[in-house]
Amino acid sequence: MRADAKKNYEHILAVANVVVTEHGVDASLRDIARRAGVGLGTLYRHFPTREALLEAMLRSSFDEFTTKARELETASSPDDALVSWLRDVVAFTGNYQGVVDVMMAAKEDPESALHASCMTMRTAGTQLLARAQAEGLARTDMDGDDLFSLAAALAWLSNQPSSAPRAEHLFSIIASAILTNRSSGNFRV
Amino acid sequence: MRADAKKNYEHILAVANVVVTEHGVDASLRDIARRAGVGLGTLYRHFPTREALLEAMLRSSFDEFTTKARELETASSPDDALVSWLRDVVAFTGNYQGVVDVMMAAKEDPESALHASCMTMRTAGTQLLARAQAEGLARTDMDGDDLFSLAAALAWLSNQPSSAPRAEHLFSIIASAILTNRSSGNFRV
DNA sequence: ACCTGAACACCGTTCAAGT
DNA sequence: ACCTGAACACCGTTCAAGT
Repeated sequence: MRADAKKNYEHILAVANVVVTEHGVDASLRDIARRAGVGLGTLYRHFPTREALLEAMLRSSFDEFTTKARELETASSPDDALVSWLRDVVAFTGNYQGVVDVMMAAKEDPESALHASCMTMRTAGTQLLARAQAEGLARTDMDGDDLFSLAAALAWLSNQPSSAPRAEHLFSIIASAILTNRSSGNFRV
Repeated sequence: MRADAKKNYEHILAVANVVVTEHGVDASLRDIARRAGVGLGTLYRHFPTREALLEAMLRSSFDEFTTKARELETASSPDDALVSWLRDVVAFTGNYQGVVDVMMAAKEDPESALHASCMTMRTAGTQLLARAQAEGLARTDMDGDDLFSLAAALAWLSNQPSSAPRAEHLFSIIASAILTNRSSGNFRV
């Protein structure tokens, strides 16, 4: 990649992060190009679809969640590992308005630029869930896809102004449904 | 209302129902007017906002849910009443793509044409919840707003192609979190 | 009273023309 | 190789002009 192209690429990404954080996942691409001081065609050249842009924006964070899951697998008890990982994922995803809708769609669409990220997240979550299930700490009638769905629902809720204030509480309600060990009450980490 | 105006009003509503069912809540208003054979200004005259149109479309169904809740209060056990009402509400809302996002926003906005509908739904749900709580059948650390949020999350999930196939199961997971009586397992009605 | 559609300011997406 | 911006087909919303 030519030096000027690379500079454009990086700058678009930085601006996109700001604009998407402000206006959510449906932010105007024209606006992003404008604020990046770049032609609209340049944005499209580097990121042929909106999802390609989001993917470039979010990939590193998703990777961190994968390594975090591996760490938790040896550092924490199975139930704490699962719940604390879930809490972090939900909190992060809840930061970008509407990203969870895009992820849910991308999960079903192998052509989506975000599909791979969905799969790695699902894999990481599935492993934490399986470990908790093996020790009798999580209900066995759910799989990694169910976990993904519940996490997405919680992220969606924490995106809604009307439920955001109670997001913590709603999280603990759903966490209590996933975990088998009812005696520990709320699950704060 | 003049006879021709009333005819337009009804026809727009009927067409809107079809188009919104097809394309979801963000369907093109221009398209609705076009398919109704009516000028765009006429649609705006009868329904000044998109939410006014949705409200007119959905009001009667919401009213039915309110009377249904009252019936269940005497006809069923508190836990069955709560769960079966919830299931119906979730199933209905899940029929209109994106409507649950609009409802969540409308709940916080007293100016929204859908605000009153949200409130009546919340009231109906709150009463069923309170009755179950009073008999020790539902967890007491949640209120009507939490119930509304969980129902919305379930409707959102049943709207997503990736989770829709498991919607029933996800419903039963969350229902099990709301109910205290763990021994009854899945809650089919 | 009520209806119509042009007008305006925005989109996403593509692509010929430039360097 | 890469960048630009005009062009096209769509929106939502408003409002002067018609009946």
